[in-house]
Amino acid sequence: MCHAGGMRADARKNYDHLLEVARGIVAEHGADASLRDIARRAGVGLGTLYRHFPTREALLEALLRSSFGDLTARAEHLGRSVPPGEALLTWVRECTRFTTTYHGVTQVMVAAIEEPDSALHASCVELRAAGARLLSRAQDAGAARPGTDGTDLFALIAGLAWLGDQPALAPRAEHLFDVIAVPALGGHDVVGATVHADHELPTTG
Amino acid sequence: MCHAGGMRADARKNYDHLLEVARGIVAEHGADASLRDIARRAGVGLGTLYRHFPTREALLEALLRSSFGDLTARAEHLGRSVPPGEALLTWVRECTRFTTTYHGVTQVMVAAIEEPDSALHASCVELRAAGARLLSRAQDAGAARPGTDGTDLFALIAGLAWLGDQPALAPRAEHLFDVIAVPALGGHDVVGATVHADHELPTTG
DNA sequence: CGTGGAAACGGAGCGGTGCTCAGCTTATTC
DNA sequence: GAATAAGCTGAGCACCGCTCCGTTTCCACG
Repeated sequence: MCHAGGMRADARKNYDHLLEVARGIVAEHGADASLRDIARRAGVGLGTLYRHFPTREALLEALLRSSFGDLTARAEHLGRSVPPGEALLTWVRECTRFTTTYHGVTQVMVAAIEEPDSALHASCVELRAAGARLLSRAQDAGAARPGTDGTDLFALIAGLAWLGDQPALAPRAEHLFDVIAVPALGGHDVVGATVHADHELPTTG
Repeated sequence: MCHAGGMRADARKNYDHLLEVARGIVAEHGADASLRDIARRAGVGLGTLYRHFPTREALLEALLRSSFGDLTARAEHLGRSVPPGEALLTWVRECTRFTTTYHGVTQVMVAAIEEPDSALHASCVELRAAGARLLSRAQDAGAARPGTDGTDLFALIAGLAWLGDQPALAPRAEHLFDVIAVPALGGHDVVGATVHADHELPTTG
């Protein structure tokens, strides 16, 4: 990135501090937190914030970069170590859970994914691709419905994440996952049995 | 309503005109359109707008009231004239389609449904109840999955509506409906066949 | 008809937002 | 130590939601 190498010492210090402060404020107030507030609490002029993060999305990208990397790495790990259907469902669940960290981040993500100029574009595309790999692997194994692609999966995750962001629905997030995501993704028979063996034991035993 | 009877002639005129102008601007700019803009274009002081609609939600409620009434009436009509599973799916589809009229209205609705003081609360609760009736009828007929209630249905509709509100995903709205809503609502085996001819339950061979 | 008074109106004003830019300060380099 | 490029600041602009009070307008009653 442009902020890696040739940066004046004081600038780098401000950059890091700004990011640290932003992390807290965005976690508390959501993705549309006041940028003035962030600059103020960081003890820095507003112009300084804009110098380092020319747009709000650039700031969010810096905040989310590592988490997004973690999620794509997690997808690859699950894809290697867990049965396809379970890997897919687990990953989707983890993605939706993650978004609860920063309110309103889902909206920004879906806006960014088909806006190549967005600072978040690359990360979101990468995330979608990681999901698509898990999905197609699960489809090949008969553990996920055919006829869906990475964008569908991305939309599903975004929708669930958005629901979890609504105060009125957040308590039901887990239940909504079971009601919406599991049937949408589930293979022909493995719907309930794949991930949650503890929910209810059918009369097979 | 308070705006039905004893209203001065000029006030009523302003009220109606404001509503008409608001309808256009909200349709164009979404639920968080500038209230100043609405007042300005209506040729009316900002205070006048606030007099008639003390909060943004009050304005939206006035805008949406008749449509909400139409949707609940539609639910009852479908419930009487169409097989349970088809009635449910058709109604859900119509609900999600409707929200495309005003961008961002979904967010306001889910915020209002558990906020009794909101001007939109009553309408949303009524809508949820109408959906719940369709749902439980479909469940009784075996044309919808058990284990879901009116709030789940409301969340499903809201999620789909929100997805349809995102420019990047709007083109896929129909497909996402098939991928998400149909499996989530569908009966045990009739997933694909639910929409058009499900009332026969062909799996009993 | 007036006309008094209640109802409605208007819009300046307050505190907030995102974002820009001209002028100033400071780190770095020679 | 000076030159210079990089970085910093915050006033300023246009907008937002919302309030509040002086002014205008309607309308019912006399």
